[in-house]
Amino acid sequence: MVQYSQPNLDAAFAALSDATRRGVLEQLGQAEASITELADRFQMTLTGMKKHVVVLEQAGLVTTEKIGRVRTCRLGARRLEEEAAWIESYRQLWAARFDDLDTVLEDMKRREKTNG
Amino acid sequence: MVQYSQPNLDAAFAALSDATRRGVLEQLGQAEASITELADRFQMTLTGMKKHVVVLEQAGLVTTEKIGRVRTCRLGARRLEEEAAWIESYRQLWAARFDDLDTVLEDMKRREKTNG
DNA sequence: TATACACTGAACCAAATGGTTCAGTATTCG
DNA sequence: CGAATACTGAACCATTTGGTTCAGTGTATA
Repeated sequence: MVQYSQPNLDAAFAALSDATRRGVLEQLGQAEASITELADRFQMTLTGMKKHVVVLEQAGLVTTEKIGRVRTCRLGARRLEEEAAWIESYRQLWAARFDDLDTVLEDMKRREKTNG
Repeated sequence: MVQYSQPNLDAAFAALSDATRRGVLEQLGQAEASITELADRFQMTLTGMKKHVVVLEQAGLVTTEKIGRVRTCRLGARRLEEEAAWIESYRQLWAARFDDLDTVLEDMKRREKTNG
């Protein structure tokens, strides 16, 4: 059984629970951006966007670097592996309780192949 | 491109951002339980646990049924499919930005097989 | 050098969160 | 019937959240 880091999961899921922050992550997946650009795109004050970026940064989902007067934001080191794993194992549990055995076994085989 | 329901994602991720609630889900994956049993197991007042259950219920992750004086909680209809999909597509984005092309392609092939 | 620009920090605000206690109501059991 | 059980709702509380404005600081530019 995998052991999950509760504080990490807490911070990551909380960071993902806001549509603006999910939007920022999707944006940064396309291209890096400054706080001003993000604030502009999500129709928010600079200060407001800064707070979201801080939340994402603390969750490890974003890193930032300030050069001159511009702070550039990029995707961070966290790749949501633990979170994906938690959700997948939950889905297994769910399936085991509600699906017929065939479906569960198929699912397990599929996962085995994927993980091997 | 898949379209995500922001309110659903908001509610589900917020529900998952609390360790107690994740614990309740894991518990209910093993066996259904009453509010009293859950409150007991997670060392919390009945009222406190009730609130968590309401949050999970509103996110669609738990359903409850009151028979006599006991309210029984079970896993709900929501199987975190959208949430898993969001995270997976994020992971793709992430990989595309940071990994070498081989890794990305391998990952895409893997996903194709899994989804087929 | 003066001005505009990008960000930052403090203060404030309303609403939500995560918990509690206390006072019920309804149900079961002896 | 009377007592114990299981939950419910209201009220309260401290903290966090998601946003704002306002007053800076530091950097680039005309």
